[in-house]
Amino acid sequence: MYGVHRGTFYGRWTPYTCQGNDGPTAAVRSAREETGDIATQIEAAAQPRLPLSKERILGTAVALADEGGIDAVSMRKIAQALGVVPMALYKHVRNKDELLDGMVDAIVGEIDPPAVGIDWKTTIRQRILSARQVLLRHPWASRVIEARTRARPDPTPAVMDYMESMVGILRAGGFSIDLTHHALHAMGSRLLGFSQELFEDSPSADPMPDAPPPQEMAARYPNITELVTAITHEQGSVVGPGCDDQFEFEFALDLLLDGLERLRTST
Amino acid sequence: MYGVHRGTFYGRWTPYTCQGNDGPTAAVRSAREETGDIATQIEAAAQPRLPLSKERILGTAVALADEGGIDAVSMRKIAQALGVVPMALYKHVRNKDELLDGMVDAIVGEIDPPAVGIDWKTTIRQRILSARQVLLRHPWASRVIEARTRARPDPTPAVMDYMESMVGILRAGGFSIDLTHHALHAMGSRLLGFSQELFEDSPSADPMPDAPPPQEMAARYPNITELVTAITHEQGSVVGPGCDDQFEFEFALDLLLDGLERLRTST
DNA sequence: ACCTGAACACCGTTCAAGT
DNA sequence: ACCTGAACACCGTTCAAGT
Repeated sequence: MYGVHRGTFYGRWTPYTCQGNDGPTAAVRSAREETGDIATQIEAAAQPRLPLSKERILGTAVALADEGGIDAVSMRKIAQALGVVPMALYKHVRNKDELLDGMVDAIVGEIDPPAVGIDWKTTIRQRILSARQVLLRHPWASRVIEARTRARPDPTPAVMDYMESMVGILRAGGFSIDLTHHALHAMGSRLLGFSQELFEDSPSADPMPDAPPPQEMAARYPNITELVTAITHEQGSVVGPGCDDQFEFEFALDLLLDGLERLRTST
Repeated sequence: MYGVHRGTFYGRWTPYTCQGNDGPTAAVRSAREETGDIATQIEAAAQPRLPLSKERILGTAVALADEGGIDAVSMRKIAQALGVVPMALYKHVRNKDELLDGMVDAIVGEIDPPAVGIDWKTTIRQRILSARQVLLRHPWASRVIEARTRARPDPTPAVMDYMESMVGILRAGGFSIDLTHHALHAMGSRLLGFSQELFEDSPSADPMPDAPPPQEMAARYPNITELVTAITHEQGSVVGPGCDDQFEFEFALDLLLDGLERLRTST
């Protein structure tokens, strides 16, 4: 089960994990201000009164990623934003992998705690949708989580807490151990609020200069063209917004939850 | 719908896409031999009789990724394996992004074509399981597909062919356009054979040196511990193989397919 | 006209020199 | 003992020099 049964899930426990669930952490908030504009950066460089800490480093890293994507996060750039020499970071973070781990944990810590006294399905549903909102605020995070997962099997501490809570909800809701196990696998990455779409739905500004003409597309891809045409017309505008991602996410989520509920009551 | 309704899906059409479905492509096979051992590499460097081509470059890149992961793929290393100066690659590939696109298309081209004359569910099921086998042979591919998806919305040509075929199967199976649309979203990345597991199940050789003692784990994560214990005992050995990934994948896939079948017949 | 070596602007991390 | 600048081994890509 997720590789945790071989003792490989004993993640290192680090203090920065214990953070509230009231939105962005203090470290992230202060770092946003720090990297918010160039004047502040220069000031920070001139007067590094605050002592460096793992929390400040992680906050700056998250802010950089939120603003410029994960490629904007490098040891050198974090150091620059903090007005510090790159090597200074290595006193608080072993290497870049540990930095990414810390960033993931800070994000996962933002997910709302589970509701209490409600049926399992509503509780799980709300929590997953909360996780989705958090990851929509930090679009880089799901890719970091996924890359980290492949590199090292032991989940980070905050992810462990999250999973523990999810398993508890299912067990309390009457799921057998086996069905709980299968349920976790079935929901997969949706547990953390992201479903990997094969194609991005973002509004691409560039209209694809070397695109084949529509007739050729319709001939080559008749079924896709039909689908695209129907959805475009349904929304009443040719350049309207794309799919309702929220609806599609909930559609798939409910398909799974309803199926699990059926299996739960059938045994 | 996957962003394709805004005309952004007119992927560039390149000749290397048109490949059979009989396993690894010729380019990949020959490149495997080329990079197979050092002697061959040196020989290739000494006698570059074969002219450089996009196919040879892609084949070498795929072989390098299969052997050493995606980090082993760099313009410089590909050139070295081909006995060529790095800049020579840029005559056949615009940049590294285009190279990755080509690698993805070569892999997707390996997926079995759909069976004919069978019900929609079996056909879709078989095809997705075939895609899964392909991606298990090339563990780097799903991550590249996902990263590419976020960077640019238009799918690569081979992916477009695959999607067109999938949509056709659903439509022929009696799905309405709307339900076809939702079905594609619901299956998400499973369509291409990978479900993003939150935790990797690979046998990690290192036993986590700084792991907390089991009692502490059991106290902190009682539900997870119960799950892990049950699954370990179920398999009868403490260090036995992990979860049955194939089973879990099919469990989730069937949950979705059964749910879709119910929706299909209910309208 | 073509090919390619050097160079540019990065990166994470090591290591020894300076305080 | 601590901090840090230079250096190392990479990377993708530009560009001008050489043929």
